[in-house]
Amino acid sequence: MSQEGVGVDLETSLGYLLKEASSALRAAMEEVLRPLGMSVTHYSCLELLAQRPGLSNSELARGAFVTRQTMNVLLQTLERDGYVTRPAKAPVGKALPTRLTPRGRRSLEKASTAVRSIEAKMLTRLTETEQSDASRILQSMIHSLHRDNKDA
Amino acid sequence: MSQEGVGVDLETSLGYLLKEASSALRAAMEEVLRPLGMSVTHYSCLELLAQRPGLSNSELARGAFVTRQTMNVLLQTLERDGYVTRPAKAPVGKALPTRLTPRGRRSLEKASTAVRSIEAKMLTRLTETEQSDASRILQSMIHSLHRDNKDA
DNA sequence: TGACTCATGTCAGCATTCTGACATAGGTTC
DNA sequence: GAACCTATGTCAGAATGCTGACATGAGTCA
Repeated sequence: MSQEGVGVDLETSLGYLLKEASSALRAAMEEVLRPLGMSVTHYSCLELLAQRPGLSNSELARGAFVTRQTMNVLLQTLERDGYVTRPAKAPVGKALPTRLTPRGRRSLEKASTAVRSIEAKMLTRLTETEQSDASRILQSMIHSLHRDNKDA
Repeated sequence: MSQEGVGVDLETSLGYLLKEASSALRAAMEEVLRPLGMSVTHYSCLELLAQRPGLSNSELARGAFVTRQTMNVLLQTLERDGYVTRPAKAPVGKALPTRLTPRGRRSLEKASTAVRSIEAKMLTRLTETEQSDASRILQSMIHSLHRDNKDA
């Protein structure tokens, strides 16, 4: 495995570990979503809509961590296939509030169950305390990364 | 911001937080690497080679969390532009050990500095204890996700 | 009112990554 | 040796996501 430890700090780099964990999670999600004919972004969009009905395209994009252009393409497909609906005219501004159709809700059910089992699997060896530690630490990382360092 | 809390557990989902943190890290890395004309995968490849000279294409792919086809395309570009070298003939098997050229090493230096500053920024508000907690917890998650549940 | 700024939806083109496929090198088992 | 399995490098095509660009709607400020 070419594992001669030559001043390697990849194993101890939290950035690398974060990427590795996220990659493993995504791979596991893709594995269970593929049989359902659903991609991770596809699932994320439906899950967001189930928990927050009426989100606009741009809001969904931010929630799924893709650009609004990417989400727009996905929404057009989901709308064409009858998973979501959007009004033809924006009630206010340009934002079009999106909602799940019964079909979309049904489709999400199995996917949601599968994904939750993945998340449970990920946490099997962690105590309650460790899980709340993880939550707090990850939120701190997110906050620090988003913060603009404009203080000279 | 459409934040009416309707049975939402996205904020408390560790899977979602993991994706959010990873996304923020990647965005921050892209931001500092773009001026250097380097993508995240591009940087990852060079960093891996600096720390473990002689890695093959497939090993680099696994280390950078992409497919070996993707890494192959990248390596061909890096080789053409003189950042890495590979022998024309495999010394054993088919694996071609890859190494950084002086130019590749120089190019990596600035990028490595920039990326380490991002990682430091990410950890600013975390204590030593929290950082080692994070390391242990992330490794547990990775282990659990990779483990095949074949035990009936 | 008019100019400015900002967020949004959307179209088009490009970049990146992936899946599928094939041939080859090495090891294992009989 | 032969059959088999696995890992590797590589080519080709498809899928996915991104950047650039434009027009529109709403709020701000003079």
